[in-house]
Parts: sequence; C-alpha cells; structure tokens
Amino acid sequence: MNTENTSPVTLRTLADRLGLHVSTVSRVLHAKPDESLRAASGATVERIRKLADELGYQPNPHATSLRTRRSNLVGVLVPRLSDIVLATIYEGIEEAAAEHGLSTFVTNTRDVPEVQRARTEMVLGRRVDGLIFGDAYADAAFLAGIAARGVPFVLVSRHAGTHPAVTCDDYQGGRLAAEHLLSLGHREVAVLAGEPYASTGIDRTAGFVDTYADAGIEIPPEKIVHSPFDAPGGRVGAERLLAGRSIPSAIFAVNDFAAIGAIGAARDHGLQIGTDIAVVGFNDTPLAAELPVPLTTVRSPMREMGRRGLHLLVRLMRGEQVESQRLAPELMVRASTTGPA
Amino acid sequence: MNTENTSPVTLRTLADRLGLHVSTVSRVLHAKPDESLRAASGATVERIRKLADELGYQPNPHATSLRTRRSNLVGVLVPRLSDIVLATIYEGIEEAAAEHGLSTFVTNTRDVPEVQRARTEMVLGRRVDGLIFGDAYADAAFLAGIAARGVPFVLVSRHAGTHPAVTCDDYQGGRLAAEHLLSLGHREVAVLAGEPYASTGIDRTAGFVDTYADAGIEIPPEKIVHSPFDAPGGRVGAERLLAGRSIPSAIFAVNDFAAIGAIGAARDHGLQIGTDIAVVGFNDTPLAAELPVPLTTVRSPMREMGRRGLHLLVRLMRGEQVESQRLAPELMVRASTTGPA
DNA sequence: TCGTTTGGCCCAAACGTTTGGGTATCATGC
DNA sequence: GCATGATACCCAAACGTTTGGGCCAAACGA
Repeated sequence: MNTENTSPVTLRTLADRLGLHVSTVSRVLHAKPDESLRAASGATVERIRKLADELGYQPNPHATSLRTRRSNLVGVLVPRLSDIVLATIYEGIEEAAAEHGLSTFVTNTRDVPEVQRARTEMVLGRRVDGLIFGDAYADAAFLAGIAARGVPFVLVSRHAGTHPAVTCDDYQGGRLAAEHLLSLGHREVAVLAGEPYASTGIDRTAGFVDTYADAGIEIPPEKIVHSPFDAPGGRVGAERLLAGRSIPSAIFAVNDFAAIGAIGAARDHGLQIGTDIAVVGFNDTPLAAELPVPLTTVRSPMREMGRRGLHLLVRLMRGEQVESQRLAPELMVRASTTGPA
Repeated sequence: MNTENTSPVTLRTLADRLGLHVSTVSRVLHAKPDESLRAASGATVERIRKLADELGYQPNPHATSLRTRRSNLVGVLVPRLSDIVLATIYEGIEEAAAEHGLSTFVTNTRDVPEVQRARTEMVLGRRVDGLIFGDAYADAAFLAGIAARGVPFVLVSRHAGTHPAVTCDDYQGGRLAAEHLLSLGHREVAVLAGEPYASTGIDRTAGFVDTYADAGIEIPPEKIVHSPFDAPGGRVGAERLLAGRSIPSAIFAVNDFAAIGAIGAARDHGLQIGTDIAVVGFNDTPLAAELPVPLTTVRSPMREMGRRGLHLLVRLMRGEQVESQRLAPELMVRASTTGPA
C-alpha cells in the first residue's frame, strides 16, 4: 500500500533516497534476474526492492515505451462488442493478454470497411505492438495493406487469405449440423447464411450444403439467404424463407441469434419449434440452452479462440513463424430439432 | 496515405526536411489556432502541413504523454463484457470517447472485489487520465480509496455513495413494472432481485416492492430471491420461487437474462408464459422482442448511459463540478404479460 | 532618428526510462 | 608486486514531445 497521494514516484525518487544512480535502480527492478544480480550487491538489491514497494513505485509506461519502442499494447478490432460471440472471444484475448503482461485496446468497427480503416489507423497511432482482427472481410485487400506495413497481426473468428488466423472449423460445424438434420430425415432445408463477407457464414454454409449434396440433396439457391448475425436479421431472413409455397422442414442458421429471430418468425407462422420445424443455430451462446425451446446448436470454442489468437500474436511479435489454427466444433442436440423430450 | 513503410517519421524528420526547428513544427501542428498563427508565417504553416501528411506524420503518443503528463486514456472496468448490457454501455463510452479524442481500456472484473482492485491498479499503472466503473459495489469502500488518490472517476449503470454516476432511474423502472402488473390484477408476485451488491437490482426491487406496498400488498421476503444477472441464474432463482406451494402469478426479473432463465423454469413447470404466468424483464435487450413469447421489459438507455458517463468524466477531468444523472426508463409491454395478441 | 513593437522563428530543458559503456575498488594468482 | 578479473556501481545519451523563454530583423510610432 502506498501512503503517498499524488506523488509521482520515479526511479529518480528511489535513487536519490538511496544515494544510488537511477540506472542501478532500473537494472535491479526491471532487468532479467541474471543481469540484476550483477547490477548491485545483494544488500543493495534488497534496499531498492524494499523502498520501491514501500513507496509503491510503478514504472511510467510512456517513458518505457518511448525508450524501448515497445508499448506492450495490442489493438483488437471487432465488429461489435455487444455481440456476445465477439465479446466472449475478446474476453479470451484479454485474459491471455493479462497473463503476458499486455494490455488491449478494443474497438468496434461495425463491419464497415471505412470505420475499420479509420479505427485501425487510430489504434496504430497509439503505437500498439500488434493487432487482432475479429472483423476480417473474406476479401483480404485491406489486410494486405496492413501486412505491407510490417505490423504483426492475427485474425480470430474469421479467416481471410493466408493470414494467420484462429477460427472454429466452421466447415466441419456446417457438416455436423447437416448430418444431424439428415439423420432426422429432413430433406427440405434452408440456410440463414449470415453476412456474405464473413468466412464464418461462408464456411458453415458450405459445410452444410456440401454434406447435403453428398447425400444427394441439392439445396436450391433461393433456400440460402444472407442476413445479419442478429435476431432481427434472422427474423427477416426467415420470413423470406417461410413466405414461399414450399416451407422447409428445417432451418440452419449460422448464428444463434439469427436462429432466435428465425424461431420468432416461425412461431408467427403458427409453426411449433422442434415439431413442425427444426432449427439449428451456431456458437452455443449461453442463451441457447435456456430458450423456451432449447436450441440445438454447434458449439464453437469462443473464449479459447481468443486465447489462442493472442498467443499466436505473441509468437508472431517475437518473430516466430506461426500457423493458423482451426478449433473443433461440437454439436449440441436440444429440443429445437428433436421436439419436446 | 503514407508510402513509407517502417519509417518512424517524427517532428525532427519534418523539421530537418524543411530546415526548421522541431519546436516550430510542433507548434504549428498541435498548438491551438491562435498560438500556431504566431508560431510561423502562413507560408511556413502550409509547407509544414503539406509535408506532414505527405509523410503521414503521427505524433508519438508516448512522447506526448511523457511530456504533458496526460495520456488521453480512460480506463473502463466492467463486470463482464459478454453481458450485453455492459457491452452496450461500453459501446456508448467508446463512441463518446472517440469524439473527444480519447482512447479506452476496458477490462473485466467479474464482480470479484479482488480482481476489481488488481485491474484498477493495472489500469492506473497505465497512467489513465480517468476511470469509469461499471461494477461499483453498493458499499463504496473501495471507491473511497480511489477518490482519496485524486483520480477522477465516474460510475455508470450502478451508483454508490455520493460518487458521480450515470444510471437508469432504476427505482422508477421498478415502479413501472409494478404498476403494469398491478393494472393486470396480479397480486401474488415475486422478484428475481439480482446480485445483492448491485444498486441496479436493489433499486429496481425497491421501486417494485414500494409500489406494491402503496397498493396495500406486502410482498413477503421469501418471494424476493437474489440471483446472478444471467439466464442460468434466473432459472435457478425461479425454480426456488416455483417450488413453493403458492406459485406467483407474475415474476419481475431485474434483468432480461434472468427473465429468460425464469421463463425456462416456468415452462419446465408446465406454465404458459403470458397466460399462466406473467414475466417482466429489465433493460429491453435486443433479444427481448424476438423471444418466442416476446418479453415485457423496462427499457434502460444503455448506450446513452455510456455516452453520458464519458461526458461526465471529461468534465470532471477538466476540473468542473458534476452531478449524477438518472435516465428515464420506459416500459415495453409485450406478450409475456398480456398473453398472445 | 531612435526606441518599441511584432512577426517569425530558434534554444534548451524537461518528462522517466533503458542501456552500452565506463571506472574505482578489491581480492586473486603467480 | 603486478597484471587479471570480479564486483558494484556510475555516466550519459537517447527515445519524441512540449513549452517558457530567447533573439533578430523589419515595421512602426513619435
């Protein structure tokens, strides 16, 4: 506990009080053990350490960053933090960052390329040591520019180009959903495919469609509709699907929230979820299991993706070679596809 | 657009290229209009500006912060970002911060006092100019310590002591919920009151209970149960309420997610939401309207709370006197209390 | 004509660190 | 008795800004 109030205690404060030079104090407090040993005698080290935490010394990060040209900051760009998926991924990032002594700047880009650019510049202006993008567009033009500037970065949640990324194996997730619905005998199915620029939606849809194709069932293009990754988006998309003459017996939404929207739309059409129509979501957000009709969904390891993304970035910042990772999804079967227990 | 790659372009770069002194360049680029006018001739100002954005000059924030002792950083502490309520508040904060040229550090404290302390120290170590707490405990002991250190801060979402805070008028929100249920004739009601240390839950519950008392109805203590602000928490709490002999005809949950959990529990008990049992939530999160049975809830201006919180902090950092703000809630009536349309 | 002002710029110190070099002292080996 | 090598430090420059105070020349006022 420091009893001082507004005293900016610096290395100089300590050095003067101990009759030492600031460089000596600096080495003792911050250098690697091997170096700090030869920096001062055991007794001196003790004295320094003692006074340092008596006065509650905290190194000034601006001075350190200025001198070392490293900020120990990483910038995180996400579409929106109020999307629980991204928020959870970010929690993983932050958790891992703290373990590495790094701090994070997060910022919302709303999936608007212009904002994305502006916020990236802003974050770069803060001299971050690396970046994590959770909002990569499938066309990686923008990222190529960043790469050219030599700033280390990784992608999470979505992948793009050959940039290092930590994602869920979304294609496999799509397959899991399809296999499940196939096993229940659904042949007339539809997909809420998410935003067309997000690899998550693209891959999940592809895995789903391919699996149906493998089973000899072609899903017609009009049964695959794009929609925002949220409940209102899912509702609108589902309404399109339910408006036609041939109503699908199952809907695969590439996102739990879109699924919830779809459920709302289906109910408005007088359909019972899990009996009249099956719905599968994606991500297994905490709500899925708590819904009135619990939602069958493909679990993606969101927090873990964040953690691994940060780790990958750390290695990249150290100059190591890194490889993208694809984390395994898991199917969670619930009443929205199997009907009441 | 800067074509340079890894060129750290500094004031010196510009000054040398123009044959000027760095101080002149500095004044031209950063001083207030009135000062920059007398810093150099119109022609020189032009030359400097031109070269600056040709080379893509960006001031080094560490150097600036070191020199000015201001970081233009604010720290934001929240229980968890994966709670959409806090995430949305944070979006408001970030939005407003960007408008003021400030950057934000957010961090999760999981409502654990120990983590709260540790993360606050961490953020303070980063030399933020101010703090926003979204995780204030009703007993404000910890905050008193921060105040004593002279760090400007404001609270959002929850209030505590007399510290400046931007909250929803939660008491009034509780009243709205109660008036609504009273008007529907509900006399046997129960409350999912949230965490006992959060002013949000406390005030909402108080407003609700007082309004019932005004109507001559005392809600017995065993009908008021505390629970976490999430769906599983709400489920557990609701199960307690539904286990008794006298089942309430309506439940007021101080949070939409708790309400969703309660809905799940009620359904498990074979109750139809909106007909057998009414449920009211709080916050009007985007999901509320999309639920299979749309949720009646009290809307709180989350994003606006964030924006105002940041504004309040800015004024505080300028040394102005500020006052707490209470934002008006609004009742959103839906099928979970009125039954199918 | 000779101050005085003002326009336009430069000087230098300071913010708090880190780090590649000293240097003085002392013990050791021979 | 004298290099040799530790040991335990100190020195000083540098990172990129900001900012109070110069200084010189031209314009101005009387």
